[in-house]
Amino acid sequence: MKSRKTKSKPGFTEPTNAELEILQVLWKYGPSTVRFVNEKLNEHKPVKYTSTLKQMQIMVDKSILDRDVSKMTHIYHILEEEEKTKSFLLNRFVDRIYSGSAGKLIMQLLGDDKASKEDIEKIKKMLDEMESGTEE
Amino acid sequence: MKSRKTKSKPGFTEPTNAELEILQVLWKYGPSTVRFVNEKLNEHKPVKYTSTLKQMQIMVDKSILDRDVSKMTHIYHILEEEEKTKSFLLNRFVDRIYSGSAGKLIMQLLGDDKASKEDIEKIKKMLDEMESGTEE
DNA sequence: TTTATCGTACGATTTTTTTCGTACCTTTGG
DNA sequence: CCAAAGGTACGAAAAAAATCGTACGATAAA
Repeated sequence: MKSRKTKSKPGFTEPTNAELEILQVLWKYGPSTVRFVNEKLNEHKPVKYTSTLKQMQIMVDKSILDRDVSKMTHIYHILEEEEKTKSFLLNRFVDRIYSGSAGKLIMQLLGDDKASKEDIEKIKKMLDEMESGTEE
Repeated sequence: MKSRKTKSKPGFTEPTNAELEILQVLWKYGPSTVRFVNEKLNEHKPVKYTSTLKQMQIMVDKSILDRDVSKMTHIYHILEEEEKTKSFLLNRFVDRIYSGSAGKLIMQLLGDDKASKEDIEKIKKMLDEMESGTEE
């Protein structure tokens, strides 16, 4: 009868800002200690160590992260697959800002000249493949 | 010596959630009354009229919205150009989630099969045009 | 062993965001 | 004039997020 304190996972929840910042570090560097994450965060803006610690503990509580407690210095890692989370966030964003039209978003992005030449090549290739596959 | 209460516009600020919801309504329907916006919001979730009112007043204060007060029933409209704001939000999103790589984002979007066939055509066309233009 | 260092736990406080109640105008129809 | 309907103003409370201080356990070096 596991009656832990918090809920498990009724699906995804929008991460808060602070959470997102931590996720970014973990996405980039993989499983890390609180100290490491805190240092990375501080490259951008000052945050006290205990704030980061607390935040990450909360995330464990929310089942966003898990951690290895076997050694004294805990190592935290993300539970959900990176692509899955990003995909979730992306879809949410498209819905909210572009009324669900991925096309519009892409056009804007291209218009803003945010894609490199290689990006463009890769995208074109992908589009071609898709068209032959998604025939009707 | 204009000593109004709030700051004018030091650039953009990330709209809060509630603000974004209101912006969505205004983007979709154009300048509106509080009542109208409130009704739209309530199609999705219950919010009291005064909450919406207050929120919109705050947004005026923050210079996100402005309003026509000439008649008794005020009409609110967005101050910043839609494309500008969306572009800002989009770039922020790309930075945060895709480490600034628009290409990765687009690939994900296409992979998720979120773009319609027409979208794809338009995008391809755009890419072609870009390539001829960005000759280097 | 003693002290300094590095870590976690966690309650509490602070800040930010959101929601609402209450007071009070205006307009309209009896 | 009076009441009902529909508006705005705005302080304050509630909820959500973020920040920190303090207590304390383990480790390492002197």
